[in-house]
Amino acid sequence: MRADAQRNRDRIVEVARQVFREQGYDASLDLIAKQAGVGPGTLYRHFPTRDDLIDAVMQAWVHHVEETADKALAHEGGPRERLLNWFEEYVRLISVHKGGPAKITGAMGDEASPIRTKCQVLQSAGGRVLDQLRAEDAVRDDVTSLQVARLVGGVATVADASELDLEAVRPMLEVVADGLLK
Amino acid sequence: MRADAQRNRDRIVEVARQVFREQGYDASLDLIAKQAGVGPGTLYRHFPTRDDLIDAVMQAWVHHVEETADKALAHEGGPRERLLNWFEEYVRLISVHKGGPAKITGAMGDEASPIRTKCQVLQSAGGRVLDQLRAEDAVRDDVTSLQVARLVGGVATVADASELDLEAVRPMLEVVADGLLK
DNA sequence: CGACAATACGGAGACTGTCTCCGTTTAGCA
DNA sequence: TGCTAAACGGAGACAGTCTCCGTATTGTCG
Repeated sequence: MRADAQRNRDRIVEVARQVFREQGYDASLDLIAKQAGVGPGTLYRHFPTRDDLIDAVMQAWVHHVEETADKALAHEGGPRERLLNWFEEYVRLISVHKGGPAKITGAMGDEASPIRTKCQVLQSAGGRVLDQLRAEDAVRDDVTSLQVARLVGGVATVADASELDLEAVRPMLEVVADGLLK
Repeated sequence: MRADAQRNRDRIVEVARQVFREQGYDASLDLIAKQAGVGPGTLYRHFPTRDDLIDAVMQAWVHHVEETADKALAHEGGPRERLLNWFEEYVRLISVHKGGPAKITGAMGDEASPIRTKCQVLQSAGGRVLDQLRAEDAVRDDVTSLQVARLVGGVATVADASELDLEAVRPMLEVVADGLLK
């Protein structure tokens, strides 16, 4: 890629991250282009769809997911507490941008989605936590990590749409956790 | 209301119901107006926001909700089966239109939403089923009917977005049910 | 019945966001 | 330094939302 192209691409992603944070994932793309000092054509050449741009914005966030899963695995306490802790972190992770939970959870399991790699990272991070609990024979084994991601993602989606805080979300996560534990 | 106004209003609702069913809740309102043979101004005078129109479209559906809850109460089988049966019916009820689960579940508990009455009907229908199970001391009592509506609505929202069929939804509903039962 | 408010209609058009096309510019290489 | 492939960017087509206001219709009252 030519140096100027790289420069523009980086600036677009940077601006997009900020605008998405302020206005949610349905912010105007032309506005992002303008703020980045490029024409709409340039933005759309780099990112043909909104999801492609979102995917780029999420790039940095992947490491954060891995780290959070590591912490959840090392978390002290019983299985229920560890599972709940991960669920809360999961909700937090996918709720950084308004509309994020719906976007991410909707793309979960969709092989054709532009953000599929991000979903896979999330899903496998959750899978690791789940595997740990399974090794202790603490959770039922007829449920896949995809299903768990969808369940918790569903809670996060509702919380995002209804603007609930984590405190209001906790009891719902408890129900899911208790339904999952043996 | 003037007779011609009533006539137009009825026609708009009828057309909207059909278009929403075919295209989902984000169909073009101007198109609905055109198909109903009225100008956009007329549509927007009757229904200032999209949600107001959706609310009108849902009017007939209210009785169906009540009926379904009655059936669920009379359903034979143990608590788990009855609860699951209601959950499945609930998902079916709010999934008649694409985008419906998100719309309805997002408005749940929002006193200012134009579709609040519909949400209340749903919530109280679910409350009746829950109360029956509570009377049998079958479900935990630290969870409100609003929280249950959000949990199941969250599952429905994800299923709608990912185009999952009821068969794929069932295991997730089982987790929620098991987390709820004592 | 006929006229006159009051009520309702409808469509032109302003506005916003998406996305493309293509003439112009620029980077990087030879 | 000159050339070419790559990249730019903005005008503008298109679609959806929503409003304004001149026009038409309704229903009532003398």
